[in-house]
This record gives sequence, C-alpha cells and structure tokens, in this order.
Amino acid sequence: MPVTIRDVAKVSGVHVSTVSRAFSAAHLVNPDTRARVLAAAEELGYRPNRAARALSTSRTGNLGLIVADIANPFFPPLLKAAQAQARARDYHVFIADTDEQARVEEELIRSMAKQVDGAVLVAPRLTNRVIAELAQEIPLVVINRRLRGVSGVLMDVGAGTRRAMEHLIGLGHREIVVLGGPARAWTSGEIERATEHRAEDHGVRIHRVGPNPPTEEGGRAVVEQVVATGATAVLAHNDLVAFGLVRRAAELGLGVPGDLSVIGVDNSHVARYSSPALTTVDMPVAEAGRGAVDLLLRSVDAAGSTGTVTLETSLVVRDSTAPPRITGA
Amino acid sequence: MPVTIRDVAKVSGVHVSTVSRAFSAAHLVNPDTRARVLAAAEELGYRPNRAARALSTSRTGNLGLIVADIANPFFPPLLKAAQAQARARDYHVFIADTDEQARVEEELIRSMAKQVDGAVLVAPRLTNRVIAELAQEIPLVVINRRLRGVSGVLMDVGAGTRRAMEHLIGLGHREIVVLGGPARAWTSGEIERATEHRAEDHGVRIHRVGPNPPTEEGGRAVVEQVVATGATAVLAHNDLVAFGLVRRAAELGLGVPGDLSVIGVDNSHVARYSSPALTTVDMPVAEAGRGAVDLLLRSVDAAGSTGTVTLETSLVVRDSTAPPRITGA
DNA sequence: GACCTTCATGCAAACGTTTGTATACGGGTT
DNA sequence: AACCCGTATACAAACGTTTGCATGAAGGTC
Repeated sequence: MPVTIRDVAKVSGVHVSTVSRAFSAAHLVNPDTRARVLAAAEELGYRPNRAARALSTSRTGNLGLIVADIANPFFPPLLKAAQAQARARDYHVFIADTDEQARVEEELIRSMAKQVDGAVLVAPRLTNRVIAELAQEIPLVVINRRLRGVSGVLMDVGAGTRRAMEHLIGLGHREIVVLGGPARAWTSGEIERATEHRAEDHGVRIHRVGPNPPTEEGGRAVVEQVVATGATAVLAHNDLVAFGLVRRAAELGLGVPGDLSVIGVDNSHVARYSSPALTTVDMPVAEAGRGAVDLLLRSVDAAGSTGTVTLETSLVVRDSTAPPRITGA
Repeated sequence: MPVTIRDVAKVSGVHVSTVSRAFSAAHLVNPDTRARVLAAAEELGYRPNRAARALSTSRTGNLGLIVADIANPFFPPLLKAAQAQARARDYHVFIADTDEQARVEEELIRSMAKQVDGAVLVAPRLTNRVIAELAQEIPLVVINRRLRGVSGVLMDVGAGTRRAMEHLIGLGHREIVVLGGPARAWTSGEIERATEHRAEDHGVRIHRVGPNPPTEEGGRAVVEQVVATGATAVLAHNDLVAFGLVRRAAELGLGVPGDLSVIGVDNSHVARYSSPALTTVDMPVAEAGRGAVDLLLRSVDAAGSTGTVTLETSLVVRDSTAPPRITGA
C-alpha cells in the first residue's frame, strides 16, 4: 500500500538505485533524469522510509531528549528550543520523562540507543560513571553537568549565585540560608561552591539546609527549618522551591520580602507569575537547548569529538528581596 | 560493532529465527532453548533493533505527539501524562512543536507518518478537511476537536464555561466580555456556544472580543477594548490571556477583582502562581493525555476503530472574581 | 582509430528483523 | 511396521533503503 522507492523507479523508468541517488546524492545523477524522478515521486506522494534508510546507513535522523520532569516549568522552553533546532536540521526528536529516577533514566537511554543518533540529557540524575559508560555507546550531550570526555552545556549558575549573594549582602542580610537541591544535581554543587567563597569575605553566616526535592512541596517542607536558623534571607534551589517557600511562609504569617527575602533560580514562568514576583537567577534555557542540539549533531558527524559550552547567567531582581527588618541585634 | 540477533544465535548455537521467536513468540520455542538464548542475549547485551523490526512488521512502536506550543503552560502536564502512558505500553514518543502554524503541523505529521504507528494532535490548528485526510493515512487522535470519523478526546469546556458564567452572574455581573481565542480552535467555538445560551436567560449582556492569540501578549493587547465595553467581568480564552489581562489592567490602574473580575481557562500553573490567583475552568489535561494514548493504541491494534471520550471540567474559584463595584446605574 | 576518462546508470549485496514453509524427530495409533 | 501428528527447529524470502562495483556511452587525446 505505501509507496516505495520501487514504485517511483517504475513510474520514472529508472532503477531504484537511481531514485535513491536522486534524493540523497543529487550530483551523481543527470539533472534531467533527476527531474523526472522527482516529478514521479511528487505525483505518487513518495516519502522515503526513514527506518529503512536507518537500517542501511545506521543513521536514524532522530535525537533523544531526556528530561527529569516535563511538567517542571524549567524544562518546556528548553525542550521547545531544542526541538526547533533539531527540526531545522531535519532531525526528529524523541522525548522521555524519567520522573526524576536515575534507574529509569538509564533504561530509557539504553532502549532508545538504537533509534537515535544521539541524546541530550537535561540535568541528569545518573552518576558520572554511568553517564560516561553510556557515552561510549552513543553520542551524548549533558546539560548542566560537567563530565570529562562528555560534551556538555553549562549554565554558569555559580556566577549567578554569587551575584545573588552580593545582592542579599548589599541589602544588609548577614544570616542567609542556602537551600540544597537533589544530592546528585550539578547545580547543587555549583551553588554550594559559589556560596562558600562569599561567606568568608563579609561577616556573613551561611546556613545550609537540604538536600531537598526540587519541587514546590520541597519548598513548603523546609520553611520551619529555615525560620529556625534565624536567617533573614533564603537562596532557594529553584523557582518552584522558592514559590513553595513563599506560599508556606505566608500561611505561617511571614511576609516576603518583609520578614524574609527569597531568591529563586531558573527565571521560569513561575518567577514572573508569582506574587511577589521572584528575584531569581536567570538561566538561558532556550539557548542551552539549541546549543545542546548543535553540539550533539557535531559529535554525531565527527564521531568522538566533544566540547563544552558555558552560558552566562544573570540576576533578575524583582519583588521578593528587600533589606532585612531591623531587630535588636 | 553493535550486537545483533545473529551474534546471539551463534553464541547460543541456534538459528536466528529461533532467537527471534524466543523474544517475540515464546510459546513456539522449547523452554530450555529459550533460556539458553536469553542467557546469551543477556551476556552479549543484545537489544533488538526497532528500526529493523519495524521494517518487517510495519509496526514501529513509536507515537507522535504534535502540539502547538510546548512552552504554553497548558501543554506540559498533558505531554508528561501522554508520554508516561505510552512508555507503560512500551511505546516511544516523538514530540513536535508546530509554533501554532497549520502548515508546519501538516508537514510534521506527514514527515513523521512512516516512523510512527499513530499520532496525537493536541488542539490542532488544521482545518477539518486536512485532518480527516491525514486520518486516512495514519491513525490519529485529536484532543479538543470534534471530528466525524476521527478519534477524539474532548474536555467539556462548554460545561465549565457555563458554570463560569453562572458564577459571574451569581456575583451580580450583568455586562460580561467573552474573549475569543484563535479562530480555528475548537475551544473558541465551544465557549462561544456555551455563552450564547446564558445570555438570554438573565438580563445579561455579552460583549464579544476577538479572535485573539492565546498568549499573555494577546491578553495585554485587548484590555483597552474590554474596558471600552463597560463590562465588569471578562471570561478569557485561557489562563495565559487572563494573566496578561490582569497585568496590563494593573498597569492602567485597574484592580482585579476590584474593578474587573477575570476568569481564565485551563487551570494551568499560571492560574495558581499568579496574583491574584485566577478563578479558572479546570481542564483535566493529564487524563486527556492518557486517554488520547489509550485511544490511539486501540485504533492501532484494531485498524479503523474510532471513539470519542469526553472529560468533565469544573470551575475553580480563586481570587480574581468578586461582585462588581456598585456604580450609579 | 585505439585508448583512457568521465559521467550516468544498472546490478546486487547488505543492514537486522520477522514469518511462512519445510524438515526432523519422537511417540501414539492401528 | 507403516502411518500420522505435534513439537521444535532450520531455511529463506521479504521489508525499503543505500552503496560499492560493473557496465556502457560519449568525448578527448595522441
């Protein structure tokens, strides 16, 4: 029923190999013949079968996009940009949601491996060892994870975090909670490192809370702990957590930024829509999505080539930060 | 380099066809042989090549998910649910973003057709004719579109809209703006129809504004028009539009719900995060995503079978609606 | 005019599966 | 002892492409 290269060959009176070349190696076929073939193909509505092509070229024209949680507002703009970039390069995109589970992540990559030319891992939860292992079998680009021998796109959350701390310190805060994310996340480490440096310089005390799930619920759950430290400001692991924190604080009668300043990370939808609008570290997610696809396609073409791209972040000051309330110190 | 069925056959000392059957037709092979084969496969790390399988079975084990705008907060929970359901059925998912363009949508479906067993169109922008045409070539399920001969999942936005109108009328509003969405969207029609009925019953006047893009910008752009009607309440096309409206109104010195009541549609993230939290018509998107995949797989198995599922919606009352300000009437 | 190139095309094998058909074996009838 | 049957396996063709090699024609060089 479906029209194949053979039908086109018959109609245009040439051999199938000529049809094939008319599509994928134009310079090898006489322009007139090619025109005839293309006309026949058009007439019949012929579309090359990518699976068959994959079988003989071992190039699928597909990419995998593996992500911890599609519904987390951090990801959709990244997915959108990555998908658009892939399409511009005539690649199709598989998407997979791991539900934040490392096991699922690995299995997904493995089951996808034969069907894609490479995969982008967005904020993977796997151990470095496993990722490195997988990278042997299939071209991989990781977003927000630094890994020897594996291509990566990094958003410099460390720099953003430092700016966030300066902002808080500038406002007069001296007791600041830094809220950890998932233990395995690269960003968690970056934020921790970035906040270490600053602590020494000024008379600032850092209280660390976490690790903690990167969700609204995760934010709600730690409010009491945060308050117990006596801190006047919190740097949350991401916007969702920040939002959970703000909401729960309000329920407990604490105002933001009046009683507590809160900074998020991501500059997602949430930060703009929430009230008060969140001060947050902007992550260039669309750019990261595009960059990851470019990097991936490059290492698909030139097997073994890897690279790392680092993207700038910046602090977006909105309404969730203010000077601390003066208390009798 | 990659390990194939042939390698497994060699190691386990049987013919490739036996290996194949050991995987896909267990009852046709002796349990002991099968155990041997499976052991060999495990040892070699064999994974069946889905593309090759597709070639001989003409079943790909893939699904397409085609969506107008991944970054629109309405979609991600739907995508997530659909993807999870597909995975549970051992299907992989292609995702494609059409950027709200009908042309792109059609091309995307066509280029995907050979690689998937079927596709889910989420809120398609195509004409009925084209969709029906495509449905001849490949199993299709449309979400939020009613179409003879094509499976669909409908969220009963009409019922939700009626409840929204009752809510506004109950609060005392008598001049209400109904804001249209994209001309082609099924939901636009449903909302229009649902609001017609109500208008006659009570002494209520409906002002129609639109069609209008379903984005925040779309909301911002129409505030002046809305105000000009003298209405005290607006039913927006979706939460994003409602949010844009609220923000822009604030910039013009109009308070919500004080000066204007606003109702959204979708019950997306946005509605919860925004301030004031939006009263909105809840759409059961996760359920729709799951339902669409189930429906699709059913019509993949039983070619030609179609069905329609209608899901309930409900009104979620939050803080963006209140009685109208008393004016000297 | 014999020879070498270059260009265009045909031929056939290969990619990794599945599956209809054939074969071999052992056990049960009669 | 001849037969049939069921079970387990092997064989080979087919799915729709691509691609190295062979073939042939046309044109250029000496």
